[in-house]
Amino acid sequence: MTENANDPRIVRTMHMLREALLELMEEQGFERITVKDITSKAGLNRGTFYLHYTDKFDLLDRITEEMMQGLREIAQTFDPLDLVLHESQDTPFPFSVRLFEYFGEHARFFSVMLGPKGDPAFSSKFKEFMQVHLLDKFNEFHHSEDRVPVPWDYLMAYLISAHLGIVQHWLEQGRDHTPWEMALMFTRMTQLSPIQSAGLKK
Amino acid sequence: MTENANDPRIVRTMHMLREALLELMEEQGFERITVKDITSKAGLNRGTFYLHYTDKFDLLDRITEEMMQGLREIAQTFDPLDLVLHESQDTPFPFSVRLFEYFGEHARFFSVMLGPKGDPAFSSKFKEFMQVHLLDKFNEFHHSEDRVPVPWDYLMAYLISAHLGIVQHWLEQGRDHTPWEMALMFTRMTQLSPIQSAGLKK
DNA sequence: TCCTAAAATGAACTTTGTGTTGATTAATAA
DNA sequence: TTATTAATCAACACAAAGTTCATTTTAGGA
Repeated sequence: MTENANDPRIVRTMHMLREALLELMEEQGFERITVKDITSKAGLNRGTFYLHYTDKFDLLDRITEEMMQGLREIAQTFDPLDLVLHESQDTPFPFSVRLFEYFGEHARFFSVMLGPKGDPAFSSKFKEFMQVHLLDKFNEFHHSEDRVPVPWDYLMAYLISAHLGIVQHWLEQGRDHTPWEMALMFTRMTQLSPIQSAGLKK
Repeated sequence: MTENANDPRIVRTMHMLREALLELMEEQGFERITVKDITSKAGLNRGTFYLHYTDKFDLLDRITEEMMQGLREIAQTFDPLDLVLHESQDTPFPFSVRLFEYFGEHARFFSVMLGPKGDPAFSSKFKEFMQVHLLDKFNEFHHSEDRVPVPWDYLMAYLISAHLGIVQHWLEQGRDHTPWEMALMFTRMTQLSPIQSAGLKK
């Protein structure tokens, strides 16, 4: 591969290849895409692809890693203390708002990758991210009392998957709400039971 | 393709191909698998594969369709009235128990397909199944009052994804609880808020 | 402006997997 | 035992993957 110089030719080429891959994934899913497809959509020589990536998996991995890095940087600004401040007020965590803004900025990527044409390994990665950066910070509250209605690990799986589902639905719907509104939904659903969220019970 | 005779040779061959595909998916994911891999793992001639399936997608589709058919048959036994009977008693819906039993019987398939090496299109299919066969039956309760804490469609996405997450976690853990216990978790989590489920609040 | 390093191109080539065909062998069921 | 048909085997054309190398183009410093 290349030593990641800041040669504008390299930057431009890699950018075109990434864009081409994302467009093709939207059209036909990752599976059916060939390197030939990618380079011809990007208007580049097929050989050029191999100057930068070993194969289409490698290309996808690099894009993914970049996105995860962005998420990690946002996660660093997360302060569990926020939860205390916003607990009983009906306002979203500023941190959640920032996350949704990021999803919105990279909607093309996330909506493909988390959708039915995407990569389930990415969903796994994303769930692990939420577990490590967010939920694990609440372990202090969890004193394994044995007399708990639902085992801790199952509650985590439930919450993480539920929140992922919200993000997926938002992206599928073409982001029909603002990041602020979405983050508020997060907060409410965590504090209410599903039946209360539906407005069937106070 | 073949007229689906009950010739034992055909039955055996198709079974071996299906088993080989699942094993390979566990190892390397669907994407990297070739027809050559499948037949050589099954100990069959490559040409034999094409006597029964057009390509690896066809093979996966057939397996999937069979499993979805099984789910649909269970769904037919679902009676919303059960919910009323079991509402305030701390017991699982018999219907949910049956679902978990089915997942357990076909654990290899579901744990691969719903896992990180699986097919995201299958997760979508499964979510749609839950939506159509289960949640849509509660639309009667939903009189779009506008003053609801969370929009109906987002609540559905939340619940479906959350339940899928529970199933995934159960399969990943090697089914460390009985179907009865799992179904009970379902029931409780639907009735309690996440904070209550954690035992942090009554 | 010219010169040099290196990125992109184009063409040729080997390898690997796909999907098909036709002749042969083996298993099944009557 | 025999007729049927599934499975095997070898050969084929084809498409895409990767690799190689000579040539052209581009970027940026002297």
